[in-house]
Amino acid sequence: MKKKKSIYDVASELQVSVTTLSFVLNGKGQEKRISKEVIQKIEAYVKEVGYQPNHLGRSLSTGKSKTIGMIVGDINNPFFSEVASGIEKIAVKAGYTLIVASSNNELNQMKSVIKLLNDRNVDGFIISPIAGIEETIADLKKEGKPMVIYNCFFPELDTYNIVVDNKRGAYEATKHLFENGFRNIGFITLDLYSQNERIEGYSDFIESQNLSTNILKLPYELNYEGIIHKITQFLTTNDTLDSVFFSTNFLTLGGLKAISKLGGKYAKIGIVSFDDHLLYDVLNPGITAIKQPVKEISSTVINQMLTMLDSADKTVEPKTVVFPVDLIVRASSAKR
Amino acid sequence: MKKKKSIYDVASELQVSVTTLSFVLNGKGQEKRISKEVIQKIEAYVKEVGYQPNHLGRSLSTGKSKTIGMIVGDINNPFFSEVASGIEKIAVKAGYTLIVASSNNELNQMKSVIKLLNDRNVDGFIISPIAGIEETIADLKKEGKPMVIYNCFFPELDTYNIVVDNKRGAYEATKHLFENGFRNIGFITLDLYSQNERIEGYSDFIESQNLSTNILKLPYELNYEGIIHKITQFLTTNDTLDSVFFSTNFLTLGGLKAISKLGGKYAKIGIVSFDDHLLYDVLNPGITAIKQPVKEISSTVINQMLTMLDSADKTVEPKTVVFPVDLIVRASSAKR
DNA sequence: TTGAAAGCGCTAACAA
DNA sequence: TTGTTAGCGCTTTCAA
Repeated sequence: MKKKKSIYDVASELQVSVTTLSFVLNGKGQEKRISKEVIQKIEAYVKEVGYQPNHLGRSLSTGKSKTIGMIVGDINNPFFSEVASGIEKIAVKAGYTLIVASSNNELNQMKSVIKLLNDRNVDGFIISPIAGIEETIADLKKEGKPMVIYNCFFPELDTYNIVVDNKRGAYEATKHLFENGFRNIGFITLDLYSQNERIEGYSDFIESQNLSTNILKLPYELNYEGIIHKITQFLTTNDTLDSVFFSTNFLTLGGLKAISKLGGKYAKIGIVSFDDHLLYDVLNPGITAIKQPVKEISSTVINQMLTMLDSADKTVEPKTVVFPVDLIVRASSAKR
Repeated sequence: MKKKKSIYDVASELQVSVTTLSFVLNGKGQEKRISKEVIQKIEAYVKEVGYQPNHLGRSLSTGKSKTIGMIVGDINNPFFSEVASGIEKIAVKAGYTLIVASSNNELNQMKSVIKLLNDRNVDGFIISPIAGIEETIADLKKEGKPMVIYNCFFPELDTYNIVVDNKRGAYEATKHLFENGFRNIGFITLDLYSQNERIEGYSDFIESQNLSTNILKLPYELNYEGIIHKITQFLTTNDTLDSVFFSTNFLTLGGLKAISKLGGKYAKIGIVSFDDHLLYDVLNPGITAIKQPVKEISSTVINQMLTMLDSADKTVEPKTVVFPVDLIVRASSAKR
């Protein structure tokens, strides 16, 4: 393992001082009025020997790690993986490295993951929060590091939030089912903070029509088989339901499986899903879905983060950006 | 932003030397015969004030960053996201942070991402390679950092590889179609190094039966619409095909869409997909698939990496671990 | 059993 | 315009 050159090695080989070299390396050649020849000589040599400054040394010295920490609920969830990959691309272009860590929707894991990232001296945090993490986030905020919250947020915390209009989305989805003649609309969701607004949206519409709500709230840690089991139970004990609104992608998959296993009259149940999926279009019938603008979310999140990182004054005005969602109508919610 | 304590601050507050403190912090108290009382005093105080040693300082000093760099083809591909999340969990438990970077199957991006990770002083690399990256990998190997290759590998490079039996999987899938009466079996794949073994497996079986191969090799950068378009074209120009074997998940999705749009006799085409998917079970008919043992792959990869990281002698015997794959039979490949 | 101090690689204030 | 040097926070050798 050949030892890497340090800035001292290169400086002495070049017969310049480390300062000069450091300045040039950081593009401050002009600013510091280093002579053109020296700059050129340095750049040529650096390129030739492929010298690359050590990040750790630089970070230790500057106090900036050029790293952004991102917390997702679960990287296997297409929503999170798409947002993460969009963010990564832009972050890398801006010279930052993204560290993605999963909370698995567990409070303790989320806390430890935040600690991990903080110990790693990330320059900023991008967080999808869960219930109970308020205090940790408030503490983090006090430390003054840039922070962007996405997916859902705590109104009582003065953070910069980027979310979609979950409430309206859920409201519209429910309304859509209603307008297509469904009257006994069930809602299947997860016991997660991020789902609260969707529950509200659903309930609001149902109540506005003086219908009665019918909500199944599943523990988030349930696996696929568990979900299928619970949904099957729910459907059979509530066998007057004419339609179901699933509040996440994963639940929809489980629900579809449950419904297809039940068969019979259950096959006629109307379906809407929160979060679109490529396959929804392939299924027969196609699944009506609420689509989140993933690209916009990810680019807004990372651009805001980069802005915060740039601004000397890290105290950005707290703000909540709300993106609208789209209802993609397919056959699963068609009039019966 | 309250300034973080350094080891010096803590040492002076505790009235001990930094050496003593450092030893205790690194669990070398016993070994260095620090008195029990001092150890306890230190541990209690450290816990009380929540002091956490700065990673950067430590890394700079030890030369180990406790970071593992992982390169995936595309984090949105469920195969990669599942492997990555499995690896992350174990890595974190072992005190490592995982940085996942996407190559997007592009040579240049892969090179720059390897450079990025190397500049970041990752302690080890976990790489899903693509064609053309051989030399970069060979160079990296010379630097002596632990490295595990997964998904596919270069036989000519003496690396530690963890893959599935792509060739046999493809062979069995093709054979399965044949045994169910299909004779005109097409193969749709991507122009990617990782697909070569699958192509071989398919071709081997077809040729063993004196049938003729029919392969569509799509550019990997094609998007969903492009895939649908190309597959539609392929199916209509080869309209005697009675079945198709898709070599990745994403291609299958596109293929299903294409077939459902074509309708008519095309709806009867037999289908097998490489890589299983939750929804394959929900679709009607269910899609027969080759399932990779993702959990085993990820745990083997990370455990091997940790072993390499631990071993003083980094020159681990090159070896190729090959996992078998499972054929999950569903209705899409049933006898017609 | 503990302490002083050098050094990891880099930045930047200060001096020249 | 360039060089000297003191940190950044930690580990670890060597000395006491």
